[in-house]
Amino acid sequence: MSPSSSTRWCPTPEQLMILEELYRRGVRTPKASQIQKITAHLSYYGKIQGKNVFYWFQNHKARDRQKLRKKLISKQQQTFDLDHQHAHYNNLDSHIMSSAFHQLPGYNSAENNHEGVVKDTGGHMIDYSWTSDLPKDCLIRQCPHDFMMIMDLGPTFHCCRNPRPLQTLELFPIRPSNLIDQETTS
Amino acid sequence: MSPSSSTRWCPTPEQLMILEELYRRGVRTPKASQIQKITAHLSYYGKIQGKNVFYWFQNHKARDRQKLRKKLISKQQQTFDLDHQHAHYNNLDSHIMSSAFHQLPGYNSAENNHEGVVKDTGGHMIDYSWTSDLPKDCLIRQCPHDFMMIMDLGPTFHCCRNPRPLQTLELFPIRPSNLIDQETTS
DNA sequence: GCAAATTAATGATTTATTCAAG
DNA sequence: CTTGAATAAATCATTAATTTGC
Repeated sequence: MSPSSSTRWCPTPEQLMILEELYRRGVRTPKASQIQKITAHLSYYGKIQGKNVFYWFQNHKARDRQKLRKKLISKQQQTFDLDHQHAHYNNLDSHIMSSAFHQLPGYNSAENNHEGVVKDTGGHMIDYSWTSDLPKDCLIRQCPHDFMMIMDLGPTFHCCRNPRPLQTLELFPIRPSNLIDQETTS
Repeated sequence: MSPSSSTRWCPTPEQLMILEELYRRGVRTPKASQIQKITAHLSYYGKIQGKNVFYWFQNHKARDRQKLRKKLISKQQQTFDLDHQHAHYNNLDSHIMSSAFHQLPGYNSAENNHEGVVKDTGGHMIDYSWTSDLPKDCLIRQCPHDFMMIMDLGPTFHCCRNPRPLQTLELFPIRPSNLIDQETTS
């Protein structure tokens, strides 16, 4: 098969790390311009499209919320169990309740307040200065999909780690060595 | 205000009629290329963007289904009322139940089988020959948003009812000038 | 050890719900 | 009160982990 036969985007470790960092910093529903920037920068590490970034945040946000929901539920369940000595009902099968969980803690974690450079687990430096326009606490409703309208100048791809200077913001040279799997079960 | 200050698309009667006709003919979730065509053609009757078409079908489909749901419910309700003489509960306030209504009749109504030209209420003729590739009964999964990725060459507007020939396809040469951020409140 | 078979993660799409302009 | 627009939830589908039988 041709090398470009993969149907879905497969994020590189670097891309993933950056996305997660952004998320950690509070990015939840980036708007057009932000997605443009993010995409452009991530494209340095591999083939990527705007919609990938868009979907990633959608999914990550949703699944984070879902995780919190479950946690809450199982916590309630625990209490319930303690109260009633019912050891059943543990294996809750997701999407049980739908609303009433919208104001959960754990978002807008704008801790991690380094100045614009963050050290990853491997000790490498990443310039995040280009993320200056993070949503403060954006209550304003913002065009969501419109980025799709105006951007996506084709699958932005500059070949992973090629000598292109990437002058826009200079994301530093990451080494792929230490980038694997720093999220799970930490 | 500038003439282009209206925030949301206001479909002209002609546009609406065409959209409805398409819907009646079975178009439910047009894909990129279809939306391109539709938009191009509707732009003949007024300012319009691809996303407008996209949203219109989304909403129309959803609300049609909703209507059917209500109808069903009220029908059931009627039965219920007949059985129990409860005359309340009539003014169902939407979104009451969420699932279990997914296989309702009333879609894919490919009746209305005129040949390619339809007369509107005012007696005008509309050429629908360009809609040849309607989804037969498309079971194939089709990229939904990707149209956003590739199209929307700016608010397609050719001014209502101008002498432009409107030949069926040929989307004109894209100029990069159309790709610059024409969203924000200009 | 290693592939076929299962399962878990997660990218991508669709549907439902909500917001707000007119 | 209708409906365009936007967001969130649910669902589908493919890739990666993993288990399992040989």
